[in-house]
Amino acid sequence: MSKPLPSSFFDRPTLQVAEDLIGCMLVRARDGKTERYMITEAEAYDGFDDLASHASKGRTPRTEVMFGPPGRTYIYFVYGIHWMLNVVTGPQDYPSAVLIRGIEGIPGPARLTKALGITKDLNNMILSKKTGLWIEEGPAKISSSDIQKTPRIGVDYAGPIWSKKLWRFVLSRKN
DNA sequence: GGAGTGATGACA
DNA sequence: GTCATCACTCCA
Repeated sequence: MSKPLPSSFFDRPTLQVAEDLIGCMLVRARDGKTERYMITEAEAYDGFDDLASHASKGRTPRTEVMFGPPGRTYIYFVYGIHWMLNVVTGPQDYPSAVLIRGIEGIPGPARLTKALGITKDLNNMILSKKTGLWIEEGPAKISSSDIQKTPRIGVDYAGPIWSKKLWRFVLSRKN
Protein backbone atom coordinates (compact mmCIF):
# COMPACT_ATOMS: atom_id res chain seq x y z
CA MET A 1 0.00 0.00 0.00
CA SER A 2 0.96 3.55 -0.28
CA LYS A 3 2.91 5.39 2.31
CA PRO A 4 1.85 8.29 4.51
CA LEU A 5 2.04 11.60 2.72
CA PRO A 6 5.27 13.37 3.70
CA SER A 7 5.32 16.69 5.47
CA SER A 8 6.41 18.28 2.20
CA PHE A 9 2.90 17.63 0.90
CA PHE A 10 1.57 19.93 3.59
CA ASP A 11 4.31 22.51 3.19
CA ARG A 12 2.47 24.26 0.38
CA PRO A 13 -0.22 26.93 0.05
CA THR A 14 -3.12 25.95 2.28
CA LEU A 15 -5.77 26.17 -0.40
CA GLN A 16 -3.83 23.86 -2.63
CA VAL A 17 -3.33 21.35 0.15
CA ALA A 18 -7.02 21.46 1.01
CA GLU A 19 -8.04 20.79 -2.56
CA ASP A 20 -5.47 18.03 -3.00
CA LEU A 21 -6.64 16.32 0.18
CA ILE A 22 -10.00 15.63 -1.41
CA GLY A 23 -9.90 12.03 -2.53
CA CYS A 24 -6.95 11.14 -0.31
CA MET A 25 -7.28 8.44 2.30
CA LEU A 26 -7.47 9.24 5.98
CA VAL A 27 -5.98 6.27 7.79
CA ARG A 28 -6.53 5.34 11.40
CA ALA A 29 -4.68 2.47 13.05
CA ARG A 30 -5.76 1.35 16.48
CA ASP A 31 -6.49 -1.85 18.34
CA GLY A 32 -4.48 -3.74 15.75
CA LYS A 33 -6.76 -2.66 12.95
CA THR A 34 -6.22 -0.23 10.15
CA GLU A 35 -9.14 1.66 8.67
CA ARG A 36 -9.07 3.80 5.56
CA TYR A 37 -11.57 6.44 4.59
CA MET A 38 -11.61 8.69 1.58
CA ILE A 39 -11.65 12.37 2.44
CA THR A 40 -14.66 14.00 0.86
CA GLU A 41 -14.75 17.42 2.45
CA ALA A 42 -12.14 19.87 3.72
CA GLU A 43 -11.84 23.55 4.58
CA ALA A 44 -8.87 25.89 4.57
CA TYR A 45 -8.02 28.28 7.37
CA ASP A 46 -5.21 30.44 6.22
CA GLY A 47 -3.05 33.15 7.62
CA PHE A 48 -3.02 35.89 10.22
CA ASP A 49 -5.92 37.87 8.80
CA ASP A 50 -8.48 35.11 8.32
CA LEU A 51 -11.08 36.09 10.89
CA ALA A 52 -12.64 32.64 10.71
CA SER A 53 -9.37 31.12 11.85
CA HIS A 54 -8.51 30.80 15.50
CA ALA A 55 -5.08 32.11 14.60
CA SER A 56 -6.46 35.57 13.78
CA LYS A 57 -6.58 36.18 17.52
CA GLY A 58 -2.88 35.75 17.64
CA ARG A 59 -0.50 33.19 18.94
CA THR A 60 -1.97 31.55 22.02
CA PRO A 61 -1.46 28.22 23.73
CA ARG A 62 -4.37 26.83 21.77
CA THR A 63 -3.42 28.15 18.36
CA GLU A 64 0.29 27.56 18.80
CA VAL A 65 0.00 24.35 16.81
CA MET A 66 -1.20 26.21 13.73
CA PHE A 67 2.00 28.23 13.78
CA GLY A 68 4.06 25.09 13.97
CA PRO A 69 5.55 22.94 11.24
CA PRO A 70 3.32 21.38 8.56
CA GLY A 71 2.11 17.81 8.60
CA ARG A 72 0.93 17.85 12.18
CA THR A 73 -2.50 17.50 13.69
CA TYR A 74 -4.41 20.37 15.23
CA ILE A 75 -7.25 18.99 17.28
CA TYR A 76 -9.49 21.16 19.40
CA PHE A 77 -12.73 21.00 21.32
CA VAL A 78 -15.79 23.10 20.53
CA TYR A 79 -19.28 23.58 21.90
CA GLY A 80 -18.37 21.54 24.93
CA ILE A 81 -19.02 18.38 22.98
CA HIS A 82 -17.13 18.04 19.76
CA TRP A 83 -13.58 17.38 18.62
CA MET A 84 -12.33 18.81 15.33
CA LEU A 85 -9.52 17.38 13.26
CA ASN A 86 -7.25 19.72 11.35
CA VAL A 87 -3.96 19.28 9.56
CA VAL A 88 -1.37 22.02 9.86
CA THR A 89 -0.04 23.38 6.58
CA GLY A 90 2.40 25.97 5.34
CA PRO A 91 5.74 26.93 6.81
CA GLN A 92 6.75 27.28 10.42
CA ASP A 93 5.46 30.53 12.03
CA TYR A 94 2.74 30.94 9.41
CA PRO A 95 -0.66 30.00 10.87
CA SER A 96 -2.68 27.80 8.58
CA ALA A 97 -4.49 24.50 8.66
CA VAL A 98 -7.02 22.38 6.83
CA LEU A 99 -10.10 21.17 8.63
CA ILE A 100 -11.10 17.64 7.69
CA ARG A 101 -14.87 18.05 7.59
CA GLY A 102 -15.98 14.78 6.15
CA ILE A 103 -14.89 11.33 5.06
CA GLU A 104 -16.61 8.70 3.00
CA GLY A 105 -19.54 7.29 4.96
CA ILE A 106 -19.12 9.78 7.79
CA PRO A 107 -20.06 13.33 6.92
CA GLY A 108 -19.48 15.87 9.64
CA PRO A 109 -16.25 16.95 11.33
CA ALA A 110 -17.35 16.02 14.83
CA ARG A 111 -18.81 12.70 13.76
CA LEU A 112 -15.65 11.53 12.10
CA THR A 113 -13.49 12.29 15.13
CA LYS A 114 -15.95 10.38 17.25
CA ALA A 115 -15.97 7.45 14.85
CA LEU A 116 -12.19 7.31 14.71
CA GLY A 117 -11.61 7.91 18.40
CA ILE A 118 -9.72 11.13 17.85
CA THR A 119 -9.26 13.33 20.89
CA LYS A 120 -6.84 15.79 22.42
CA ASP A 121 -4.38 12.94 22.88
CA LEU A 122 -3.63 13.20 19.18
CA ASN A 123 -3.23 16.98 19.12
CA ASN A 124 0.06 18.31 17.76
CA MET A 125 1.20 14.91 16.56
CA ILE A 126 3.02 14.17 13.35
CA LEU A 127 0.84 12.39 10.82
CA SER A 128 2.59 9.04 10.62
CA LYS A 129 2.14 5.37 11.27
CA LYS A 130 3.71 5.88 14.65
CA THR A 131 0.93 8.23 15.62
CA GLY A 132 -1.69 5.81 14.35
CA LEU A 133 -3.21 8.53 12.21
CA TRP A 134 -2.02 9.55 8.80
CA ILE A 135 -3.06 10.38 5.24
CA GLU A 136 -2.26 8.50 2.06
CA GLU A 137 -2.73 9.13 -1.61
CA GLY A 138 -6.12 8.12 -2.86
CA PRO A 139 -6.72 5.27 -5.27
CA ALA A 140 -7.76 7.60 -8.05
CA LYS A 141 -6.77 11.05 -9.13
CA ILE A 142 -9.65 13.43 -8.55
CA SER A 143 -10.41 15.79 -11.37
CA SER A 144 -10.80 19.38 -10.28
CA SER A 145 -14.16 19.39 -12.01
CA ASP A 146 -15.33 16.85 -9.43
CA ILE A 147 -14.51 19.18 -6.57
CA GLN A 148 -17.01 21.80 -5.56
CA LYS A 149 -15.84 25.02 -3.97
CA THR A 150 -18.23 26.58 -1.49
CA PRO A 151 -18.17 29.04 1.40
CA ARG A 152 -17.03 27.63 4.71
CA ILE A 153 -19.54 26.40 7.23
CA GLY A 154 -20.38 28.03 10.54
CA VAL A 155 -18.16 31.04 10.16
CA ASP A 156 -20.69 33.83 9.62
CA TYR A 157 -19.24 35.57 12.63
CA ALA A 158 -16.08 36.21 10.61
CA GLY A 159 -17.89 38.83 8.53
CA PRO A 160 -18.76 38.93 4.82
CA ILE A 161 -15.21 39.10 3.53
CA TRP A 162 -13.97 35.96 5.20
CA SER A 163 -17.15 33.93 5.49
CA LYS A 164 -17.76 34.18 1.75
CA LYS A 165 -14.43 32.88 0.62
CA LEU A 166 -14.76 29.65 -1.32
CA TRP A 167 -12.36 27.80 0.89
CA ARG A 168 -14.43 24.68 1.39
CA PHE A 169 -13.82 21.79 -0.95
CA VAL A 170 -16.31 18.99 -1.43
CA LEU A 171 -16.04 15.87 -3.52
CA SER A 172 -18.95 15.55 -5.90
CA ARG A 173 -18.75 12.50 -8.07
CA LYS A 174 -20.49 12.88 -11.33
CA ASN A 175 -21.54 9.75 -13.07
C1' DG B 1 -35.85 25.92 15.75
C1' DG B 2 -33.10 25.25 20.10
C1' DA B 3 -30.46 22.78 23.77
C1' DG B 4 -26.47 20.83 25.32
C1' DT B 5 -21.53 21.36 26.84
C1' DG B 6 -16.85 22.96 28.53
C1' DA B 7 -12.40 24.86 26.82
C1' DT B 8 -10.73 29.21 25.53
C1' DG B 9 -9.57 34.01 25.46
C1' DA B 10 -10.66 38.75 27.11
C1' DC B 11 -11.05 41.57 30.79
C1' DA B 12 -10.36 42.87 35.72
C1' DG C 1 -11.66 35.42 39.50
C1' DT C 2 -15.93 36.38 35.87
C1' DC C 3 -18.06 36.42 31.34
C1' DA C 4 -19.29 35.63 26.42
C1' DT C 5 -18.21 33.05 22.56
C1' DC C 6 -17.88 29.06 19.85
C1' DA C 7 -14.71 25.81 12.65
C1' DC C 8 -21.32 21.15 15.82
C1' DT C 9 -24.90 17.52 16.24
C1' DC C 10 -29.11 15.89 17.58
C1' DC C 11 -33.95 15.94 18.40
C1' DA C 12 -38.20 18.34 17.85
